[in-house]
Amino acid sequence: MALHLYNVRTRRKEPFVPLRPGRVGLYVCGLTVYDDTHIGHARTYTSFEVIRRWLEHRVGPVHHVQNVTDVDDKILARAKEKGVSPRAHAAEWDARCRAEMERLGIRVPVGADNPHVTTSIPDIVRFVEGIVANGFAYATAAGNVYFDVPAYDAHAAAHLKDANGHPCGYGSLSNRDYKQMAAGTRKEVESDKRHPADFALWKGADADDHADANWTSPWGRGRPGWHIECSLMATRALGDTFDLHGGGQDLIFPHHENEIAQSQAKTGKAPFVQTWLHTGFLNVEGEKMSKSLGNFITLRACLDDLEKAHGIGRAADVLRFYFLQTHYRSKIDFSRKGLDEAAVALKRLDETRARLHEAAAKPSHASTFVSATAEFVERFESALDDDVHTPQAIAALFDFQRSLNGALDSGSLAGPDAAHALDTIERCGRVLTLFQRPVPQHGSAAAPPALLALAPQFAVSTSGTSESALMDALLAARLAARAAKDWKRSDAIRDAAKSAGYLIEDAPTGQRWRKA
RNA sequence: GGGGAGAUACCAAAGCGGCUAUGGGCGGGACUGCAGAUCCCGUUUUACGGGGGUUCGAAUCCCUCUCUCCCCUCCA
Repeated sequence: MALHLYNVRTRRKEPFVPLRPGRVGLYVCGLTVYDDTHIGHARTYTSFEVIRRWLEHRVGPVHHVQNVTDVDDKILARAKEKGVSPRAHAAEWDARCRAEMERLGIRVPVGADNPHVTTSIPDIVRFVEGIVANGFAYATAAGNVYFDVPAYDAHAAAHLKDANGHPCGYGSLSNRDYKQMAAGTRKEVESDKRHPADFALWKGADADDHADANWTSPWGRGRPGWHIECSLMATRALGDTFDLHGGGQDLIFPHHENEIAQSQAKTGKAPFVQTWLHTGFLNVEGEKMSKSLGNFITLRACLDDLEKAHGIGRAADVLRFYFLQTHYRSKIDFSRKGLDEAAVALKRLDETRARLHEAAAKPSHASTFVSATAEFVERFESALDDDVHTPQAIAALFDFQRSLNGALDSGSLAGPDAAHALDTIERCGRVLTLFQRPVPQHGSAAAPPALLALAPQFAVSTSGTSESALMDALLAARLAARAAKDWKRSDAIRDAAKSAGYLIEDAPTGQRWRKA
């Protein structure tokens, strides 16, 4: 099966065909940087991390562009409270949010592929000028520039359709009619808009606005509206029409709807984006996260918490794996219990990797494991081809794991077959952001003092001071004790090793050890 | 009021007309001197929110009712 993606624009699953063969253009809406990034953001960007990886594997190089909104009402308000400049405030949180995302193991684009509003002002002004020149926006006496929704919609309904005849007018993404919406909730008290559905492309500055967040323009001093930056940045980097645009579900309206309108009003081309991808929401205790409800969980706090419970090296892996057990379009009801369960499952996966690594070093017997491995790969790939179905891919991984463990138990999987199986699950797992760290190697690391102390304690001689030298010696001593049915000494060695952080297990194929 | 998503066993979560999903928990068995790991079985003879219907056959399609969440204001 070829790769299929659910296209929100057409509301159906479609085969993914890039505009330029073998290359993909992907724009993902980035963060507004004014405060801590939270686990909802983490879910969204984890989803796109995997989507990008699968596209790289299946299609080719992905040009991933992700903006940073560093001018915005909330940034201005927060900076004012703290008495700092808006740009300084934004720069601080930009760096902090990026650091947290990287801690999560998410690749955030850099440089030109991570455009900021503050460094794109001249291009944004020209973009707005273009929309005005095309007759789809108007300036007001207050120095605001608004997008003219009725004018654009009339034009779009008549002229803008995609290659399949699918309409691309205002409301075509979010499936709503601005004429009906206008009659509803929104009552602009002191707006100089012509129509309630019109939205700001450029906001004229107030007298008390910080000079740091104002720029000169043909309409006087001011700053860009919220949506315009993405239109400019996406088309500037990826062209007037490109493959994929993504973000959280909450951005469908108004942000993405307006982004489409602006872009198509400027370029005259439709569709602006072939395929729209939206990630499901992350709720906590059944409800959307919000500070007023007190269920707001920052990424920092979540990772800190996981580090305490599962170790520094594991926290980010656990969180990403937890997210990926649910399909990217489904909602997640976040729970600590779910996180701990994910940690257990992940540990088993790592344990199987370690066992395969050991088995690979042993002489091989004739086995049929190559075909079992190929079957797994096929199942894994068709899962991800089906709209990046990570839960199905993970189920395939666990089924494969069970058969691997069975074969390892019986000793029938060893040598090149084991190496091949290990290589396969690691290659597949990496698409899911798993197994970013190598299998814990048995041996080379220096033994900690607690372990070194065991050699004299049990009167064994060692061939060195590495972990493996110590453990080999202890295992040999224990084997001798067991042969003599000296269970007391055998258990004492096992218990002492455990206290030092090393678990000894008696498997059907002999003793094995691993770090706790 | 308008738009959308959903309700699956103890919990999480796939499946979207016939084929044991999967993970966690709990219980049992095999292996073992013990422990752990692993594998097997059970928890699931109606697991599919309630009630109708279509069909040889429905968790899956249709109708209807109940409930939940999201968007329509800033939001990933």
